[in-house]
Amino acid sequence: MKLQQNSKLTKNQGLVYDALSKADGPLSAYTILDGLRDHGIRAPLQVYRALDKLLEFGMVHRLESLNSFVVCRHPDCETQKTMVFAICESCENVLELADDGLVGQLATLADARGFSVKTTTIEMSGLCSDCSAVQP
Amino acid sequence: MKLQQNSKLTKNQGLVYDALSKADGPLSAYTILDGLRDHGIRAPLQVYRALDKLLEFGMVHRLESLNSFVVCRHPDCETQKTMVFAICESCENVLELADDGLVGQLATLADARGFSVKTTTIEMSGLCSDCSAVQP
DNA sequence: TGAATTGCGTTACTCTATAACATATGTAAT
DNA sequence: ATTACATATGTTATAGAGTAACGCAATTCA
Repeated sequence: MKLQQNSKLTKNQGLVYDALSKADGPLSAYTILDGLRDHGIRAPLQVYRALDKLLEFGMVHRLESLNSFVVCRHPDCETQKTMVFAICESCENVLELADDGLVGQLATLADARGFSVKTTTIEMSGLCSDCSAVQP
Repeated sequence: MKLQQNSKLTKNQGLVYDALSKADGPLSAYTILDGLRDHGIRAPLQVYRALDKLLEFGMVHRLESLNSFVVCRHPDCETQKTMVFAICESCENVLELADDGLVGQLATLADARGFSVKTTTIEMSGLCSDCSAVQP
């Protein structure tokens, strides 16, 4: 839960983080917005600004391929610069896998071409175990 | 260049492919649209439909983290299900790296959790060799 | 030559994200 | 406390990315 950081969140940051925490999958900024209208959130920017901070804190990840966001379910994300996401295209659940070895190999592959890596995005789409049992 | 497929392209598909080929980096659909207004392309859908086909043919890749598109510079992309992109955040040039080993490892990592992978997106952001020489 | 598929053109619309500007709130030093 | 500074907030308007739905044209291909 990363409570040490959670306690320092501002009102809007806390609202957005809680909304993402309660969701069982990724949420778009506008879905979050709709869910928080009763709490005084009225404009997209209020959500995006909170998300920017939460991303900076490492408490939330952005899924580029879905234009949406998930809370970090990984225990020590600060030390992990890169996550691997497995996104089920049937139920939209997201597995968050960490693998530093893989990230190191990617960096090596890039270094061989003189490219210095800052951030890495790895997103896999497919079927989670539950859904692949149903839809073979 | 993948001429065998190029020769089969329809008018709009050819226009979009040529526009991407001439660019030295990724283009958004709307940038392509603006560049093709003189050629009879007037609506976003005309571009998006062409892009869909080109993606299907494996002649174009989509960069999720930039919402934009590049031509495939890799010789035999049909046999490569997954590309690794290194995107320079300074000059916007894109290196296209192929590594089946890495993709296999990712699939193994996912399989261990019962997830069956269909597509994989790997995008690295950083500085290319030219730009990292200038901005240390 | 007709039927089926694929592509084209257009209008309107939804979803995603940011710019610009004014106000408020917290924080730290004097 | 009071000033000064950084950070967060609220609001309006707008830009950028992508799709739905409709009708028509062109191309296969039987």
